[in-house]
Amino acid sequence: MPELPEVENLVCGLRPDLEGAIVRQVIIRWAGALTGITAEEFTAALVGRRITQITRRGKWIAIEAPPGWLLVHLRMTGSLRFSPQRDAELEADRHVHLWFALDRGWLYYRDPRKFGRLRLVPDPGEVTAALGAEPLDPTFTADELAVLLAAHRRQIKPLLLDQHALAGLGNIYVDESLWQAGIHPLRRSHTIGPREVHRLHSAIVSTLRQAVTCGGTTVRDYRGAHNEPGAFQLQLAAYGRQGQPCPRCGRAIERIVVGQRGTHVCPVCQPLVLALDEE
DNA sequence: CACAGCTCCTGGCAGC
DNA sequence: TGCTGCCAGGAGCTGT
Repeated sequence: MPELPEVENLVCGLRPDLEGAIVRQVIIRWAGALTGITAEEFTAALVGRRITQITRRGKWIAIEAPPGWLLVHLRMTGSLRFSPQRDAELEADRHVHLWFALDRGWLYYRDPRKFGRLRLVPDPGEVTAALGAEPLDPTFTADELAVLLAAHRRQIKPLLLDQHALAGLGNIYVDESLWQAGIHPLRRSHTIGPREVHRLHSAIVSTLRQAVTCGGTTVRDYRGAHNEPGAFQLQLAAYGRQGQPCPRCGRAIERIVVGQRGTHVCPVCQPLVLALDEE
């Protein structure tokens, strides 16, 4: 699943390939990947445009091609792959739904589960304005997290997954961050004390930074811009490790369901009882 | 406001 | 071996 670290790696990997490139042709095989625009309009709008920059906001990939922006959300299994040459194998792949012929290569969009979406907008703020804080932005402090948690009475895990609250975390990094901070995913956000908030803030930031450094997490589908897998899956402590020993205490990691999401928790390190000094 | 439930999809897997 | 049927899961949406 592409979450913040995977999207960050993808964007950094694509940047030298895409910035300055001119779109020569757009081939659309499945228009269902497009939001709010027909295949014909999409193609007509993009052909001839020059890509001036590619950035990330939350899990969104934002590609500026004046006078507008191409926004891509990979959801579960989407991927973008750049190739300097035409790739006949990718073009024969039934999961490759569209691609761009650029003046200097080819950019392929692949998505086996067809959850991902592409849209064309005059201003990316139209989509990204509603997103919460960027966890790796210096302005995201423990104090800001404290304000966020105090403003809600929700279970902490669904709150951290809510892109309007915080942008970029998905199932993997929420489970890892809560494990690292020693906080149970069912805890109500407003009951989480100051020391725990600091631990959670550090956990989110360090987990994401480390995952970015590792090239992301490849559990199943994720690949970078040049088809390279990530390596953070080797460092997962909780996610997907049900039945295996907690790296901190040795107790078996359990799998529960929180907010209809598979959730991985250490029953010892992430107790549901509230700490005495924080309540 | 919080949250359950539904939708979109199909590969992968369990069960037979 | 091959079939059926279930499930995961990000986000937008509706209903309570």
